[in-house]
Amino acid sequence: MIKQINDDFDLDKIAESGQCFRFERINPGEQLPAYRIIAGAACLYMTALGEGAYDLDCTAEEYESFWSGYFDLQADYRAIRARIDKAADPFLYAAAESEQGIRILRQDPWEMLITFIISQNRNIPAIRRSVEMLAEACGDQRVDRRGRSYYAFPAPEAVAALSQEQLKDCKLGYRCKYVSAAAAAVMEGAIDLTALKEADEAATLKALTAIYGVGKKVASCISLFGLHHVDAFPIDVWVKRILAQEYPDGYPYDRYRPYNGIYQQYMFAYYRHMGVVK
DNA sequence: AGGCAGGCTTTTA
DNA sequence: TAAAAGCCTGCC
Repeated sequence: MIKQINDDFDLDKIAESGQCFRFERINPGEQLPAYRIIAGAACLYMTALGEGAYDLDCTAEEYESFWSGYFDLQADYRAIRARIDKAADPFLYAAAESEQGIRILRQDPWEMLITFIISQNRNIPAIRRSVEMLAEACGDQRVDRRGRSYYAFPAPEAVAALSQEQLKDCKLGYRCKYVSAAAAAVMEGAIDLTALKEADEAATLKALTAIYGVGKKVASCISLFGLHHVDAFPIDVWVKRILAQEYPDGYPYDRYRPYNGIYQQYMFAYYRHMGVVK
């Protein structure tokens, strides 16, 4: 089906933003991007046709019930960018202009929990490999609309059932025990991720950091990317540099509520693209 | 209480 | 060899 998207939307920027790790560009080098996107148990081929038009190989029902929400298409990112005052905050303004097209996907909280535990102390290619290996190890094998097989992101029970040896084979290193503990916590009901969607940020971070292997940074990523708390503000090594170099007198969180997480994504991507040193 | 050093698997540049 | 969207433990 063909869909027209008139708000900010850039597949390449979303794929490289570091919030999703199962986007595969199937036409590298070409001007208009085409992607194979795996999310949860679903797989979508999405091709840019230009002028904001996209071809999605799903049914209208699948689009309405899942993909439209997944891409957060009911939100107005242009309006969110327009809140930035160029004179008051030239850095954030430049970042948002340059990185316009990023959106905060509505991904599954369980998938984000495991994915961001895996992400700690690793670069993006390594994260992608491990997520893929974990899906292969215990996710359901399926066939997409082009006849290619893929693996759904596994359920908590499937991950909890893996031995440390099997997790080690996914190259999870010292994170193996964290992944097991998180799967057990979800399976046993020690944590209710769905309920956290409605919780306030302090309670959310408290509940998430109670999971073995989840610190403040990973909890913030789960909150932002998995619970769609778009005010959550993950502080990693890059954001630390941004705050130190661009906002030595403090960052104006209050001014940017309730979208701090969206602005964080613009700044994060901008700094990475700038290749800032030190 | 809150801060800091050291260690941890593996990959990437 | 250092760094990578860090966290845990032990110590002060």
